[in-house]
Amino acid sequence: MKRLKVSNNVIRRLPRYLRKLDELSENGVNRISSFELGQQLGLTPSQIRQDFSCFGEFGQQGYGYNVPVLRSQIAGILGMDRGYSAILVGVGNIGHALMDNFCFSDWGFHLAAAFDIKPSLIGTTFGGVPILSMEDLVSYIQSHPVDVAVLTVPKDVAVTVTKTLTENGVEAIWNFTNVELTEPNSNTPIVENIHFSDSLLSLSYFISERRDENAIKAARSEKQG
Amino acid sequence: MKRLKVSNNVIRRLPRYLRKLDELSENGVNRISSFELGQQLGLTPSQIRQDFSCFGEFGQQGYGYNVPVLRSQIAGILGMDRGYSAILVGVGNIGHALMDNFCFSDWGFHLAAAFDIKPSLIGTTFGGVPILSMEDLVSYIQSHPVDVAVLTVPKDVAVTVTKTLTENGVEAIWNFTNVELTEPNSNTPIVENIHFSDSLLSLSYFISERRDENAIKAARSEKQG
DNA sequence: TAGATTGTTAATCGATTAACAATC
DNA sequence: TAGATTGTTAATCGATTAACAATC
Repeated sequence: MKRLKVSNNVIRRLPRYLRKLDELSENGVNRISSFELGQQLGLTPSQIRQDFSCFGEFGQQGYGYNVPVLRSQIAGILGMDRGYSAILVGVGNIGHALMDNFCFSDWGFHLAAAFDIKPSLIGTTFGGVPILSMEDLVSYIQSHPVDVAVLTVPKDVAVTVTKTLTENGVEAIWNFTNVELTEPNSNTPIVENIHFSDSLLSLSYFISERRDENAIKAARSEKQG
Repeated sequence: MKRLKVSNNVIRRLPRYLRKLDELSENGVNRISSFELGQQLGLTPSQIRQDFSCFGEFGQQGYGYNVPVLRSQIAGILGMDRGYSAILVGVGNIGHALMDNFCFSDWGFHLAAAFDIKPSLIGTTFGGVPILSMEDLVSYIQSHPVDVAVLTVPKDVAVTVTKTLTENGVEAIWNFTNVELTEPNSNTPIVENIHFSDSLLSLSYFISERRDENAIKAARSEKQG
């Protein structure tokens, strides 16, 4: 598989392709052209073919793409078949919701354990995942393979916990705290953020933009009428 | 305020600026240059000045930017002072977590009510927000101002519920379901997605990329040594 | 005043789109 | 075979960066 500086934009589109291909599979669609795929995703056929060409040749002239084949290729590119294992740190509301509801295995991950300080949680199990004491975090990491830590701790301990994780060899962090973790320090982990507030504020912007546009239009037509 | 086709990239950076400015304020920093801000955010000073210039002139030559002033300008651009009201539909794990934990008012929103079908939930309150029956959803929307619906329902009803919301005048949807809602239909609402799986898969990609690079390096140095 | 830093115009870089030969 | 559609090269478009006059 080629791996030559693929742009962030391309990478962010890959999960969307995967999702669409799964949907097509469910609907019994076995074959699709870049044109049709573009229609359904709001992208140009050119862009889709360019995106795929970063990684190889998955189609066939005159035919298009075989849906299951393309799906499995993209899954492979995303690393879904690598069996990464994860731990979750901080079993608050969001942590709990993820443990109960989010199907890590659907995306190739194994959520092996969770950690919290609350005594009443320690020793219990959510969604089949055991909750251990934060005191055992370091020893756990050192004795088990941990590729990703899901960070769902309170804001004020986010940086400290990240430091502990990183220093003990955790390479990647899925960050649900509203804290910017990627300070350009020494051995920076890979950080992927879920910033709820950033998302909501973008939405707020788009609503405001649309309202302002409408207000302008209304004012204009009032003048005319 | 200017509003001339601001690119998506710029809009997505605004919440980050806001977050950083809040942090600076907390640390008692009252003044900052685009150079210093760039350092702290990993952006070029040029880009920061370009971004701001989409909306007006917020700085002062030879001085830089006044932190509280810039903060309030960006808050205004994002629409944080517009008092948008929201409802939440689907009080499952994620819905519950948002109601309990996510401070809507911090971002200028008012979460007024939540809706679910589960009888044991109806009539109760989470985080001060009353839970009403789904049967009352339409009448509620028609008799109250609802700018945004937070969509935290199960996957299979996401499209139906969205249709109901849109048809009754809800303009914007904050979508937590793993479903692509923006089909190029008629009166499309504004949709902002939180796709957990997309995010995790991107992370998966980045880990895989790094591992592959390291493997290549290792193989290379083995050959040499 | 001199130094600093803005806002903005111009230059560069990268990403998207268009075009087309290759080929199933 | 003829039609369809790929993978890829070239053209276009947009976003980022650099440069600099304006000015606090």
